[in-house]
Formats: sequence, structure tokens, C-alpha cells
Amino acid sequence: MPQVEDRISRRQVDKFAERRTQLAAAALQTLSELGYARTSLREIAQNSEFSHGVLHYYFRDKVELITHCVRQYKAECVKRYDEIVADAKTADELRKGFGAAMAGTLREDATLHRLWYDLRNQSLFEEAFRVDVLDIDQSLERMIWRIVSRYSELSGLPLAVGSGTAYGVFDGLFQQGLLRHLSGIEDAADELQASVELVLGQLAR
Amino acid sequence: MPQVEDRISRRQVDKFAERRTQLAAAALQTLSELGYARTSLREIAQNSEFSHGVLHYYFRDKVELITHCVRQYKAECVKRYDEIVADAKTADELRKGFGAAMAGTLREDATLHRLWYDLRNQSLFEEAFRVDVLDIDQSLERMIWRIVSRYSELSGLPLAVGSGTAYGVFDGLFQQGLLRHLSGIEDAADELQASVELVLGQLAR
DNA sequence: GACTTTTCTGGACGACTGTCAAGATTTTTG
DNA sequence: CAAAAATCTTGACAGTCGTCCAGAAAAGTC
Repeated sequence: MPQVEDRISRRQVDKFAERRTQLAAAALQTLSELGYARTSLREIAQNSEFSHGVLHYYFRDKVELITHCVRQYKAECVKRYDEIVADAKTADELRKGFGAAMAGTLREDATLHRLWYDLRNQSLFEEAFRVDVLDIDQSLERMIWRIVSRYSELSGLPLAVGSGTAYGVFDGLFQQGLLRHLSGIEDAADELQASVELVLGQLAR
Repeated sequence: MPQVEDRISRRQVDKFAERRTQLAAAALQTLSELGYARTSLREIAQNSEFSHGVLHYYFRDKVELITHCVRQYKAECVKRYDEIVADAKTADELRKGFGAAMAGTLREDATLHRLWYDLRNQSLFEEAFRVDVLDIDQSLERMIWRIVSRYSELSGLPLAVGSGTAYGVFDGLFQQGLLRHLSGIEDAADELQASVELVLGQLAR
């Protein structure tokens, strides 16, 4: 049996990587259901079609598996959000589209977002995750900044805040919406949409 | 040995409750250092002057202990923040004081805040914590609202947003600051202060 | 077909977890 | 001081955890 490092860089790289993403997807699902604290390797394996031993064939240890998960999440996440930037023609169209997209992903991908905030918090305690988490966070910040600055462009109004502030504001609104939504508050998504549109209008005057 | 419920409502309630808060303080310290996922009862006991068995003498189980911790955190937290509302005479004084207080608690109580966000996230996975967490969250929202509405009062400017939106915005800014601060970014607190003052000015026009 | 390599299984390990209870210790009570 | 009650320690329990490994199963090679 070759070393993990060798296996990664061999001929059938694609097949090996394919299984890795397959297992990472099972891990992602388990994590989004149970959260980091209650997710075990055996539980992850049960959400796949393999036994628990195989995880150590494709990943060195648990940290590498979860790190890989986080990276995989990022790809899915940015792709998801980048569809939002869309091709709005007017400032108002962009503002409404942004609010609707936020509310939409809150409704549909609540458990995934819950996982993201969980992992981001874990990175505050476990340094192993920090680099990847910060990387994702920055890409999310850029994504928000693209929208906000484009809004300023379309509306002709100057922005009152910078990139980091804008991200903090909208991320806070979203997290608050997530908390309410998962607590069973019916109109949490609607309220988020209204808040987002309102605040975006306030940041460019 | 009487039941836990009986012990709580007996003559020396004060002494019993005193030890509970003492143990809860040890738990709070452990949790803020390790995070929820890595905190065990034995670890908590080692941060106190007792053995691990005593925890089940004062608390029914781990959930009750942590729930008690969260409640205790709330008391400390609201007290801490309520000193912020202070007695500002002018709108500008309040705005500066608010920003400075945010930056100050970010610098001094970073690990406690990190714990709060961790526990709030846990409540999204474990229903047992949800009630207490939502209670704290609401009291924080009211605290923010007191500041924001007072600012509107002092400045004579009308507010553009409601209570929930205001809380989401400032909580997001703070969390973003916490992430940067704990990642070793030196001027994270200063940036937070500037952001908070800026955004507060934007919400009332 | 046989032989080699890759992939996967299932069990074992030591460490750790929450929980519990028997008994030692301390404090309170009469 | 002695009896009783409260408090605390210690060790044990049944699980679960991440990790590892011997060997079964499958895939690839000649």
C-alpha cells in the first residue's frame, strides 16, 4: 500500500480525487446535520456507501478530511453566490435581486449555512482550520463587495463604508436571519430580504 | 442523599447556589478556552478545586450545567454592556462611547465572546440550548436598541432601521472584528471602532 | 488463466466520554 | 460529644472516539 501522498499524485488521479470528493460530500452532509461537535468518522461513513476504515485510506486523519470538506464547501458556496451578482441593469434591480437571493438561500440551504458558521467558529479554537476558513471568508467578502460596489456604480451614489464593514453588516444580518429561521420563525426570510434591501440603500447615499 | 430538585429548595439555598455558580464559573473558563466541542466534565473539574464527581452532585447532567453557564454568562454580559449605554450627553459622545466600548470588550473579553458565538451556534444543532440562547440574544438586541434609539433621540435624526436589523448589523461587525482579532490582526479593534461609529451614523440620517 | 496492485472491510487498540454509586470526609444538628 | 446529614472523592461502568492493521475483495496487468 503506497503512502497517501503518493496516491494523490499517481496515474488515476481523477478516480482517487473523485472518491475523495464523494466521501467529503458524505462528511459535509453529516456535518450539516449534526454539527462539528457531534460528527464522528463512523457517522460519516454510514452516510456513504463505505465502511469507516476507508476514510483513513483517502484522508490522513480527521483534520485533513474536514479541511477538505471546508474547501469543497467553498467551491459550492462561491458558485452559489456568484449567480447572485447576476446581470442587473438598474440599481433597484440589483438591490431587489440581492435581497431575494439572500432570502432564497436562507430558506433552501439553511443547514449548510449553519455548518459554515459552526466551522468558522471552530477555527477560533482550532488553528488547523483557520487558514482555510479565512480564505473562504475573504472570498465571501469579495463577493459582497462586488455587489455593493456595483450597486454604487449603478445608482451613482458614493459608498459610505469599505469592504470589510459591508461584509460584516450583511453577514450579521444573514446570521440573525438564520437564527430566526431555524428557530421556527416563519417570516424570517422575508424580514431578512427587507433588511438587506433597506441597509444596502443606507450604505450608498 | 436527597434529590437534586430538593437540594435546590432547602434552607441553605445560598450556599448550594454559591457552589453552583462557582462550578459554573470554572465551566465557563474551560469552555472559553477549549470551545464546546472539546470541553469535558473532567476538564472543567480540573479548572475548579473539586473532583469530577461533584459536578453531578450540583447538576443533573452536562446539559443542565452548560445551560446554567449560559445563563450566568448572560448576567455578566448584559451588565458589561449596560455600562456602555452610560450617560452620554450628546449624540457624538454616545457614538464615540459605543465604538470605544465595542473595541474595548473585543480586546479584553475575546475568548468569552468566542464562547458566546460557539454556544449560539450549538443551539442551532441542539435544541436543549435554544431557549436560553434566544433569551440572551433578545436581551442583547434590546441593549443595542437602547443605544441606537437613544442616538436618534440625541441627534434628532430619524432611524432608518428597526431593532432586529440594527442588532444584526452591529453583531455582524463585532463578529467580524472578533475573527480578525483572534487571527492576530493587530488593529482589528481599531477598525471595529471606526466601523461601528460609521455605521451608527449611517443608520440615522 | 495466474499474479500484482489497488481498494475496501471489519475488528481491535487505547484513550476518552458522561454517568453513577459506594464509601470517605466534612459539616450540621441535637 | 455522638448521631445525622450534607458534601466530596474515587473508581467503575458502558459507550464512543480516532486510529491502525491484517486480510478479504476487486481491479488491473501480463
